[in-house]
Amino acid sequence: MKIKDRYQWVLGYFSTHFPKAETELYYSNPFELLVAVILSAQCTDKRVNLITPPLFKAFPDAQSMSSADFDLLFPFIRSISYPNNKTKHLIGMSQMLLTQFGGEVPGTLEELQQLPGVGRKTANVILSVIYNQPTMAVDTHVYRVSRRIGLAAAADRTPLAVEKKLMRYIPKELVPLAHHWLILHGRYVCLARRPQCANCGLQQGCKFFEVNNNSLAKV
DNA sequence: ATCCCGAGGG
DNA sequence: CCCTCTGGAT
Repeated sequence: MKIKDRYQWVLGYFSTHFPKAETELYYSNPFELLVAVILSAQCTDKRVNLITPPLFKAFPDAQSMSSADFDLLFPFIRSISYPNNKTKHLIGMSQMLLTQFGGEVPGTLEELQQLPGVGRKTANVILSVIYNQPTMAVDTHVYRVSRRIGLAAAADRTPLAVEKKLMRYIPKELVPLAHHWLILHGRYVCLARRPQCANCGLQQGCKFFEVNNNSLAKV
């Protein structure tokens, strides 16, 4: 199957399996989403959603979070991965929002990546969800799933390489949906350790299924 | 033992 | 390129 046809087939499959594709992170404004995405590094959305409601109640905006004492903010972050780094990043990020960006979440990749704790992936999520731009944030799910089902090649060894490949072949208007489709498929079907191939309609041409056909067919 | 919507530093 | 940060679920 040609690469273009493969994309069309996969996107068509996703569109019928994930009708409502949106972020599962809890947030109610751009600042809260930025905080939530920073916290989501190497951590499940479900556990981020456990700590953000009390966090947002105690520190509702950049103003209050920028002046937060580390030891006062840390307990809210403590139960997820990298609490020290993330506490530091949230305070520094809030301070830079006030000093550099007028207290608003900026809307370009370059500006967002200047913020402490914000890399390319987090910046792309903000651009997509808040600013409605067709960006593809490549997280662990997008990276793994794209390579397994042949949207990216084995030679695409970095998240950036996968991002470029996806952006080349996915129609602009479908990019935001495709982003969430890949995440949902990775989270609930194409799991890293124990992919649910029996419940997947994308076995044909899947590199992972090809290699692990025997052991996984019985699951 | 491995993974989770990674980022920063060397 | 590498390494470190780091808690909870599976």
